[in-house]
Amino acid sequence: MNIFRDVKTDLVRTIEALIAKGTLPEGLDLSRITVESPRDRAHGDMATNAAMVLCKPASMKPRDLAEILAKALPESELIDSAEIAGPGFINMRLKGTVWFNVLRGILRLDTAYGDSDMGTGVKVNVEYVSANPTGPLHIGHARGAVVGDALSGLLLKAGFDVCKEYWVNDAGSQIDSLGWAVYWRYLELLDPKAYAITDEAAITAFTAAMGAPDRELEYRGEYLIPAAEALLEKYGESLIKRGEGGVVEPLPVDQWLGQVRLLAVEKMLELIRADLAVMGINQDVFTSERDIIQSGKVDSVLSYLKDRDMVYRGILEPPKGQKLDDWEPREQTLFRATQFGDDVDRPLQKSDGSWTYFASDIAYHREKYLRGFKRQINVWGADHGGYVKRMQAAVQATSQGEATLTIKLCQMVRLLDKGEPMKMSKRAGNFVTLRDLEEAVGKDVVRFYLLTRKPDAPLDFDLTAVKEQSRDNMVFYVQYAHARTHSVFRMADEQMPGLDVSEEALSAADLSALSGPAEEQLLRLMAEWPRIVESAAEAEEPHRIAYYLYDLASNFHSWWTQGREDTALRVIHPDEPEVTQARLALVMAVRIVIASGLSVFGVEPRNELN
RNA sequence: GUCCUCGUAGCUCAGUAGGAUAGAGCGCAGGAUUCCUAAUCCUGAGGCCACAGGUUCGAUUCCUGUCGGGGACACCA
Repeated sequence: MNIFRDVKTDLVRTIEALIAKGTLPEGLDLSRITVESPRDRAHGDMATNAAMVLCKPASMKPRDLAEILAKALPESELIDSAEIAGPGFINMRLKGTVWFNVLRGILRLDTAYGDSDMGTGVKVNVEYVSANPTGPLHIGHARGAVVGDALSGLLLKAGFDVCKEYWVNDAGSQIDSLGWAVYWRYLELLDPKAYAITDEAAITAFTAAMGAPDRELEYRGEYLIPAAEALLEKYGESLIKRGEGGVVEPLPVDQWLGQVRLLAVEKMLELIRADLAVMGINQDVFTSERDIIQSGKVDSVLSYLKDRDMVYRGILEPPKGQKLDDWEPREQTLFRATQFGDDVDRPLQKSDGSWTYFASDIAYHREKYLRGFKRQINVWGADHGGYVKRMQAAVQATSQGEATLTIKLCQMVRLLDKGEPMKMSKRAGNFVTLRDLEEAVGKDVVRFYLLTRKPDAPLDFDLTAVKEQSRDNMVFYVQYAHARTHSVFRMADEQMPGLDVSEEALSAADLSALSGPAEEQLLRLMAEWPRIVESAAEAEEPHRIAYYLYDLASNFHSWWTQGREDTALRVIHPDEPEVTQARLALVMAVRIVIASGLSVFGVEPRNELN
């Protein structure tokens, strides 16, 4: 149900009838016609630009054309009257019953109201989070996680066939680092004195003895201990040897790193999935980079590219604007990214012959294309901005231009408390985790708040402010409106026990009690909901939903408060059950639309606040 | 140096698949509470939509350039 679409259909039908009669010429392009609510209420219920869009091909003056249309329109089902304004806008008034039918439609559809079929049959892949499996998720991951999830929810509501996906980078050098760190923790478990995590000298001696003097222990958080314990449980002491007097001694690297890496990644992924679950995020597919490489998909995508002459051996220029002391010319396998709009060609192999991350990423994206996803969306942190063009180039190159990749870059979140920035250091292991954040303010607050700004603008997350119960906190304000709808029903039940408030009764009520300006305003706004869903989905911008809900909440609070000043405007009138039912129908519709919107965000509507 | 991104009220930000008089919150100045949740609402002041060109019936929105803030720039992911 989408009233804007209905009116446009009406309008188009009218124009077609005029063409058939010969009043208007044939061959007009009707696709640019829009129907929307005018900014100023006094202009009527809906406005269209039809006359202005069509005047040129029809070779008429806009106002003349508008006059013809305005005269013909009132014959339609929905439109009551039409008049011309400004340069050629046609302002239309709808029949009074139209809005009431919208309201009944909302009650009938419940939270399915706003569902669209714009995406029917279109497969979309949304990849988000994709954090390295080296530790728990922290606040830096939170925004991408929430934005990706809400975007998926939005596309789902718009009817798309959505696959939510996580790309697991379990093959790079960061996984080696993880392996080293977990192995150290394992040694620590066996001999806490000799292998203390705080003992820098011992760590240095250890890495030197292992033949990796440059190696540092990059990861030191306590979250590694359970992984080390799992290692101990699975392998016992088989990854070390006992020296004289039972002294714990490490084995050579090649005798433990492989096993440690594997188990460590498994444990870290468990951790991450649990973190995501706490935030209400459950992705459909986790694709492993190791699997992609081991199954030969990188090799095959490389020969695909070679066959099309998109790969060559060459030497890159040194990057400008940034001093690199250790830069030296190197011959590498390069992808011709410049053919697809990138700034330079990009390396696919490291100097030791192993694949770069980019190479496996190409294979992965081609894999998604082969699974049928011609529309792919990735949600990344803004620090990956330099990676966008090459990835899009690669997707284009490996799908004959059939697949499109759009990338949503999320800017930084600054964590504050009472306006003061909070310091954190990942290295020391005391960064703020996603779980900390959830425990501090709750999943729904985190989710909603991170969606109150467009992702490409930086965002301040103030632990105190997000819990504040005032109008400048969108999360609270919207939830309050929803809770208020419940409170009205509770009150109605107290004051008018036995009043039938079933959907049937509310729909059947005489809705003429809802013809005041504030009620009309609310109905109009709610009629826009399906449009909002479609335009937000089209733009891939979930934050628009937040602003819409805020607007709706504002109108609802305002309408509700009228009853304080004029008791005739209250919802509940014990001696007038018909009026009460009509107004309760409106309250119910507001509740439904808010709940429908919050469900896109994966946020639970609150029935009361305390 | 190149690329990306942002620039809208004192502050924090919406809006723009091109549309009529550009919106909200905070802050500021006032007002509403024996009453369905005042955790709210109402009124007011506050703007060359960074700047300059271009496209058109029409540009805050699209294009080009300038200025300013942020980010990214081999063999890390």
